[in-house]
Amino acid sequence: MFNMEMAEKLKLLGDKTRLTILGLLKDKEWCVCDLVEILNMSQPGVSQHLRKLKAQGVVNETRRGQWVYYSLNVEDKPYIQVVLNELPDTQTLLSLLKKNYIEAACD
Amino acid sequence: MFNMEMAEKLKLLGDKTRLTILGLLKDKEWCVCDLVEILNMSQPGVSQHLRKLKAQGVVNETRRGQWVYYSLNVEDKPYIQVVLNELPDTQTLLSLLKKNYIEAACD
DNA sequence: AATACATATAATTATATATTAATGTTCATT
DNA sequence: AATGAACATTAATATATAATTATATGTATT
Repeated sequence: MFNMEMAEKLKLLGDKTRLTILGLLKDKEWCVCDLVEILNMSQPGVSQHLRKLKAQGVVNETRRGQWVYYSLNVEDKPYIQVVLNELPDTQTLLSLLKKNYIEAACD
Repeated sequence: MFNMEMAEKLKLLGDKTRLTILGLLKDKEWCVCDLVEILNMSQPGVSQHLRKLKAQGVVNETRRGQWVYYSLNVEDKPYIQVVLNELPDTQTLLSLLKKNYIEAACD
């Protein structure tokens, strides 16, 4: 049905974790284990989100030895680029995540 | 938390019905009863979606007599404008919806 | 003030999505 | 080929979102 594909794509972006992953990937590619550590969540959880992002072609997957690296694939997706522009860059993101992690650990 | 507001906004747009409503509003304002008929769904259902759109400031509400009219409010929201540009215009939307309605009625 | 119509809100049910735990697969190392 | 590490997939559960029904509010008309 009409508007369905667009809704699916936006739903994909309408998730805090996935936005954070995309924000991180703006800067460089990351392997799953990196993301697990940075996001401080379970490996299957991260994999699920990556799977969805990949299913809609927003990220690329590259196996290199033991590791699987993910990178952005948004050259042909203007409306996603616009969203990414609004996201904090990797450095900001990393320090925010760290801060957040520390706060959570203090509870 | 960071990325949360953005995720909320995108989640708002990640719904077929709401996208269709926004597509219709691109052309002109509509009252709730119009939308109920056009979308062929329950009035409370439409009201719920409009409430969410209004809560995030994407639409304006104006009461005129017995009727409440909704209109777009996206001048200051570039990333929403980009999405709206991708949506079919009102005429296309209306004929698609009509077609869809007829097909559904034939089942 | 009684009625009718347009809309909103509340409560319920149905459905979709996210999270977690358990298991399977692939690759590297020995 | 056996072990360990990185990742994927599956299944189970929890949570969030959507749709519906029932009910309430608000406005216009008589």
